[in-house]
Amino acid sequence: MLELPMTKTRPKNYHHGDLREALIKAGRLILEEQGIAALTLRACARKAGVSHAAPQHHFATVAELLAEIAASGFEDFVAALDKGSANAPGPRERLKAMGRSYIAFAHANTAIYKLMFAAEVPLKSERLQFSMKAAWNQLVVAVAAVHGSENVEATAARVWSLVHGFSMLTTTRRLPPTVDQDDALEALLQQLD
Amino acid sequence: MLELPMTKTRPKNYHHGDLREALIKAGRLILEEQGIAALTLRACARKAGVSHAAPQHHFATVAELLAEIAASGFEDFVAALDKGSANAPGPRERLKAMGRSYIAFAHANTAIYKLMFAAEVPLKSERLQFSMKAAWNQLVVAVAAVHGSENVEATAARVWSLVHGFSMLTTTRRLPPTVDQDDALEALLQQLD
DNA sequence: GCCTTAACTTGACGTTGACAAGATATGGGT
DNA sequence: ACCCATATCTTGTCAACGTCAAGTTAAGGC
Repeated sequence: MLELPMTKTRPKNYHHGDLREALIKAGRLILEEQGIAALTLRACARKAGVSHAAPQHHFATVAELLAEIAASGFEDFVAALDKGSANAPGPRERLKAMGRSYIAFAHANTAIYKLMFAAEVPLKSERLQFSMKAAWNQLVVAVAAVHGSENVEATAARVWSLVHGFSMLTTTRRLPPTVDQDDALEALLQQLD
Repeated sequence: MLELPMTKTRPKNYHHGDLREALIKAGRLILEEQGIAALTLRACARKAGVSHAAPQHHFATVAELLAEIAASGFEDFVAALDKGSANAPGPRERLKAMGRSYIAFAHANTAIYKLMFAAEVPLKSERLQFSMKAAWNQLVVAVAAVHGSENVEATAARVWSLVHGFSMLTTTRRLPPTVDQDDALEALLQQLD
């Protein structure tokens, strides 16, 4: 065996340092660069520069990794909705701005958006539960500011259904091409208040 | 080579007869009996009693088979909505009944419902396009009977978004447990007219 | 400075989708 | 009635995947 020159080849980190987070970030990159089909445990491991079985110690199954990636998606999602509705003049405009931001996020980040709502990601992850709860709270607050605090949750569920349904149907191309999506979007946003 | 007795072992159907449809039916069975994870090409082939590569001739890829299964789902779906809203006293009640049937179908047939709207099923299948179009037309007619024929498609898209979003959020357990789903459903159905 | 233990590697197994090459039945043309 | 082109199915193979098991290396408490 030839001895490779001990140049700056980095001290062969047997221990990665923070492989867990690195795998999640690698997963997010793969997701937006190559789509959901390429998002495998082994691909994440490769991208993070570790062996194929290294993730095992941090994620018992692929599904667990997917859940963490989805959670990180929800975190960005909440931030985007916050930012997108920050300087709205009033509660109604704010809710509407959130709706627009929601749909914009779904279209700009299709892959992770679909993952966030995919049936196969398990909901046991603490981080996922926390970030989903944050998203829900964000919505409930905005809805309460418009509709008052009676029946808030039912109203929030209705609003979410409306916007989420539209996002899903459009991103998965389920609406016929004859439908003017901008028209539909406007018609839809009228029903938020 | 020993000659196996030519008993009633069924004339060794080298040719299946209608393998294509058999595979679709097998897929639907597997889907509801074992879930989406078990729905593989090879599993369908096994259930249909053919070799693992037999499907190749009828479906170039798994995705193509999934599309046909989804299409058969849409056919049942349209029938269910038709039946569920058949004897409604008026257009408004009919639209509301369709909404209820939609959500009922989603909950009673979660697996195939999710497949029908899954992003990974390609939309090129003629049968899928046809059955999806049928579902859309069904909705448009019902909406037009309530709202008139101006802006029908935008309104139909809004209605579909609302009901579909709710179905998705509930079947994938995205709504917090604090939400009373029956309340939310009623609040939601009020917005159909 | 040892030594338990967490983190990572290597190697393996069964399953999957897909491809290739061979076997077999079907049916139209004569 | 026969033949043969062709559609259909089988067998065998491949790489890639998720997961498990066993061995190797580094870290940190004592």
